[in-house]
Amino acid sequence: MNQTQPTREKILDTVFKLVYINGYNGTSMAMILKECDIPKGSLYHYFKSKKEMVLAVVKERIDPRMNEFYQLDEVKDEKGIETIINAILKVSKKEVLVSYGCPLNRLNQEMSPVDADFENAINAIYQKIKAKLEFLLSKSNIESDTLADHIIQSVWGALSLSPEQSSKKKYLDSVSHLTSYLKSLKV
Amino acid sequence: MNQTQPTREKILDTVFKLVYINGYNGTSMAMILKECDIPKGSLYHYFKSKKEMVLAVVKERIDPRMNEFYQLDEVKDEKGIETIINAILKVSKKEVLVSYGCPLNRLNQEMSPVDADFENAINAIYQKIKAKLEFLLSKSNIESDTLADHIIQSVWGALSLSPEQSSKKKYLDSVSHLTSYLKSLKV
DNA sequence: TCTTAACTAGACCAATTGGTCTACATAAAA
DNA sequence: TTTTATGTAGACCAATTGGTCTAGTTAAGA
Repeated sequence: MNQTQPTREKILDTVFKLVYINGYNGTSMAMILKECDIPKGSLYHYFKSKKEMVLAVVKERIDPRMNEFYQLDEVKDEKGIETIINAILKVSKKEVLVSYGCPLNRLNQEMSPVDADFENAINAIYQKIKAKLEFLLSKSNIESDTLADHIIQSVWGALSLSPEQSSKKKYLDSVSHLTSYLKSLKV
Repeated sequence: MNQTQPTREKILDTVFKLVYINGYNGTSMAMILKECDIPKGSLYHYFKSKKEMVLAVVKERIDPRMNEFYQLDEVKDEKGIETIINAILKVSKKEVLVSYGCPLNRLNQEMSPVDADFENAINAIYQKIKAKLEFLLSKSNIESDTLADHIIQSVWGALSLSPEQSSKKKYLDSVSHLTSYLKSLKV
């Protein structure tokens, strides 16, 4: 066939989008099949179950996305806290994220209480982000072992926001308090 | 019959608990019926649909709970920011809350993107909390119109926490940064 | 060319979904 | 006592759920 986008990749993209908006239980296989416009046989050729498929989305879509958003890879000039603040502010540029909250956080809230495999997969990503933040904080000689959690949680909170559909402005308003606090810490 | 607990109340309590843990789509009518140990006819006598039933839970269980948790009623000696800090710290005493995050926030994330009725019902509660916080902040002569959002979001974030099951200690660790920030604001 | 593996196609399935309907019991009001 | 509203009981229903299975198609390797 040699499609513009290989079937498996198309499935992952579609499932990411649908599950991001509708949640795991709110997304049926039928919805996915229809949106992808592929027959059932194809999908089950690539993934043996819904759960395995969404776990693949976590690893192959959400994980890279989180790295990108928090710019965990491209940090070479480690300035510590300035780098963190920069990353927080830059999140607002990625519009997808700001509309329905953090995809990882959403899936975490829905699935972790109820399924250990999801809990583990999500936690692995969380720990990676946390470790990077802690590394950057240490660059600024901040030794708090609870600050990294606080930063992630505040950002996630700012993204989930109030029930009215959130906006970039609201996100920036909210994290401005966080960045103020962070600036006050670098003595 | 004159049961110890009237049927309708029992249903609301059970649905609150099940939806809190499993989410709206993760909770089936069959689960509810089984947990309540009542026949289908009874349940549909009190509520005409699943959605209407869960909306009743929002109004009759989650709403009062939020008032209680954030102590929005019993605030007579308004000390402003001290009252807020106090309320934040006291949340850790209510153990139910700390295990799976804020019930309102959880339902919000799952349903608001997908159903306007839930979005409205949840938003109404959110605004009540926000208004109370703003009132208290004004008592301390803090005029920020974004701080109330930030407080709620940080608390919700601290409650949803990292994917590992959260604990009171972790909650307190995280909000300690928030309370530090708040204290720094009262000049 | 033949064979084998990768992939597409969709009919089919049992179980579960939310919801309806009728029959019956109970208690209060007349 | 009769009537009426309130509530219990669960069989039943169409639609949807996630998933299986077989048949066919395509492309690549021998």
